[in-house]
Amino acid sequence: MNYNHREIEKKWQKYWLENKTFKTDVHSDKKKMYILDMFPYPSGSGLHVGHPEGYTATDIVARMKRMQGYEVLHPMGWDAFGLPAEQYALDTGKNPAEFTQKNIDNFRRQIQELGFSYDWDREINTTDPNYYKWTQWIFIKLYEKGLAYMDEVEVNWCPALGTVLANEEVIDGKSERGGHPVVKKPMKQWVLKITEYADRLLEDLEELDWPENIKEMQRNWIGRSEGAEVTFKVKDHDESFQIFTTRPDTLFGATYAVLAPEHDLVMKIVTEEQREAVEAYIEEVKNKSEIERTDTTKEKTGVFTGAYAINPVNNKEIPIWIADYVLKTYGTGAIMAVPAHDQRDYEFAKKFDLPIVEVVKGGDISQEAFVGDGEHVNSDFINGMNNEEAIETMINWLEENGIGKRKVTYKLRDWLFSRQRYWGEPIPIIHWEDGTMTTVPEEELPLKLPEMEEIKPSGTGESPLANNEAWLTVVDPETGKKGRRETNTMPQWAGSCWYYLRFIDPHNDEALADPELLKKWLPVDLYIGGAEHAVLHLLYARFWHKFLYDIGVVPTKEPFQKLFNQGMILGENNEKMSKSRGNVVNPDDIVRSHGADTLRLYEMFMGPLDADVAWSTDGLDGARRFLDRVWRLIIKEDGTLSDRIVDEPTENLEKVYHQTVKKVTEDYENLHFNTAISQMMIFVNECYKQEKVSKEYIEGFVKLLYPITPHIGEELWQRLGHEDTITYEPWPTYDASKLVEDEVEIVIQVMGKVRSKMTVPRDISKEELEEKALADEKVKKWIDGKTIRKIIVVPGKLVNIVAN
RNA sequence: GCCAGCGUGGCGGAAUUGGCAGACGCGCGAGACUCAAAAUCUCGUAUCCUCCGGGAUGUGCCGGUUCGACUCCGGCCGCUGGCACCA
Repeated sequence: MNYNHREIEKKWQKYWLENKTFKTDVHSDKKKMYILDMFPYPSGSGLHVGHPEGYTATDIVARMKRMQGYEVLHPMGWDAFGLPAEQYALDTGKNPAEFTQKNIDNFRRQIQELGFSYDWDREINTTDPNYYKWTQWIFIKLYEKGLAYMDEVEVNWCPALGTVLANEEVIDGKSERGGHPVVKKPMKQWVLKITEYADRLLEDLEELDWPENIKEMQRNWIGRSEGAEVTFKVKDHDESFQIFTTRPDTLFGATYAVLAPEHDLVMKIVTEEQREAVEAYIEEVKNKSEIERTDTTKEKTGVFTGAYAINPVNNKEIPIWIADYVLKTYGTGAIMAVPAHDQRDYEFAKKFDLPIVEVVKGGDISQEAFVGDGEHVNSDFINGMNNEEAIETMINWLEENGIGKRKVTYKLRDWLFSRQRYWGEPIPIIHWEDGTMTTVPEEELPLKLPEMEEIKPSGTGESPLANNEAWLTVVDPETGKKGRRETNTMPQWAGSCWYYLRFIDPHNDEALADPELLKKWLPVDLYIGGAEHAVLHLLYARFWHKFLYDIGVVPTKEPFQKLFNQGMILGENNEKMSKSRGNVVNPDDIVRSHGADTLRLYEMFMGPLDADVAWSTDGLDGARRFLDRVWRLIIKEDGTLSDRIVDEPTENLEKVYHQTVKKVTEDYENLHFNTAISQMMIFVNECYKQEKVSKEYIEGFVKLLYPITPHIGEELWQRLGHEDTITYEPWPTYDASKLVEDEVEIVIQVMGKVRSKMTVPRDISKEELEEKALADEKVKKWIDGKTIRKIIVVPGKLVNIVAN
């Protein structure tokens, strides 16, 4: 008889909820273990089969750790602000809160039906005023420390979404969500000074147990580069400009300078003859899309300004051009061009017939720019030096002469933090009629989102909150001064920047969390989620965490000690699952047909956790077949215990049992669930070959299986005669001495090819082993008539005879 | 273009201080049980050759180091992810 998953799963889910089996005692004396999932955005379409992959992985570790005697914190919550709810509200005019609540309820049901061991008393929701009160509080602290400021910036305005997007949310000139066109537009916006933390965000990556590729992505994103800033004077003007270069050693080869078309200086220095051409070019660039501008394959364009700069190292006059390959937003927005040693400058110089002067030997500058290391020439006091020495010497010279200085720049920009949306945390700022602005007093937090009859665009580019006069207007009770509330709200990332802190102390009214508890529970020991959050969420959360560390709120420099990214589950046709492709698998269907345990087991068995693997219905059936096989091994047709299970020891299974305990324990620890499962299959296969299996081994096996398939685990544990949940039973241990065999099989190779095998005592000497190998009949055949040149003996493994 | 990762049977995948390639599962084949089928249990299953003892080949391709290479080194090809005129 196969087991009835519907009955059993429901039974244990009810038991766990009613008994609060997974409630965390944060004050416990046990060793702590904080195991976290990236909390989901509760979308209207519900969970898809990708979600349970990461959730199952953390659940397995959490359940094992509880059995190993740890106090485990394993919570779940909802990242519930977000664009889909906003758009739903705009479409229907309804309050997104209701819609969001419905989605959350559905997500919670689905997650509970999968049997994850969350402490539901710690559930949090970023849209709950009691939660976002503290999101707003953190914003106020950032503002007080000068890390949140307003700036007129060229922003990515998305007319279709009616909002501004961060650079990271724009992909190929289109919005990440929805794929709508995005244009540049100057607007007054809130910005967070993440650049102030660039170096620390970079350096502290070293200490983290994260996948190397994610660290690398963050490093690239931060994009630190060392070089020098050099001042160039403009001829016949009382003006100068700074350039940034990583190759100050090539200053003698600078034959022209280029300003970004948007550079402030351009209109001041342009000559009358060139004015028209320059203005036309600026206009042209403005109308170019982001994609066009950043297309590296296109030909270089640019216009001469008519003005000249003085190269400070040799006082030569060099022409100043403008070109769109120089970006206003990087470095100083101006460069010195060294065509002989920079490919972009080379292309530009070739096109506009500008001089090319070699200053580093080693390439052929009639063919291409030479960017390698070499001896410097035509360079006065750095002639003869190589790159490194020349760079150092030049920077020192620039500093001594007050012309330039050592400088580090970053690709990372400050974080554009405001959104013109209703469905987000209100930014707690009041703009007063006298032009000043203040934060909302802390005791007035949370500044709640007003309930609105109808949510519709303001028409001014402001958020729908601008329509709500009552909420908008503030009067200072003391002075009678009038003010207007900030209508921008925070981006979705805000709530997810610190939720892992709130889980530690979710109901605290006095502080975002009790400092003592933060001290005890930070950092997160294991954090699992999708790789799509490699830069954005993880970088922003690290930034906030470091800020909170600086103001003494959190005790650690980093939030997430160990990070792992689960892979994607693809459709059966090997393509990404999507409604339009019609290859989406709904977990609800699988829970009904095969059971949650089967789904969990299958997803863990598909392959390594970080791999992208295609869904397979046959594979799913196979997972269920294994669970049925386990069930039948232990339970008879009539529901009682199998006669196979005996109280006395069964020595035949001793070795494989201890091997299984060892391998499964180690594999769980390393998140190698697929190989742990295959080891358990081997154990079950062995049990089927035996007439008797000791109860001790079966109970140990049930404990090993339980973290992956907890419902069947609990049920079998109960049927084995236990009253309490298996959750806090001690984890099985293995005896290493049971793993070593007295006899080992040795491979005998002749010329590196396996020709024979033999079984010998484990501690046999090298000499004896060699002798035995040479005496082997099959080996004799292969070495007959040949001269033995050499014999390699690896004790316990092999003998290789070299003969010809 | 740059950076990172990957490439193993019909399929998902195992195997790393260099030491039996293909564990485990799927699929497929055979047998047992059955009136029969399903389910279940057992066995087989990289490719080619074979006198059925065995032999040869094989981890993307080419070359190298080594007694011995999926593993290390050099060069190439392909795929995936990230970044991209970043000075």
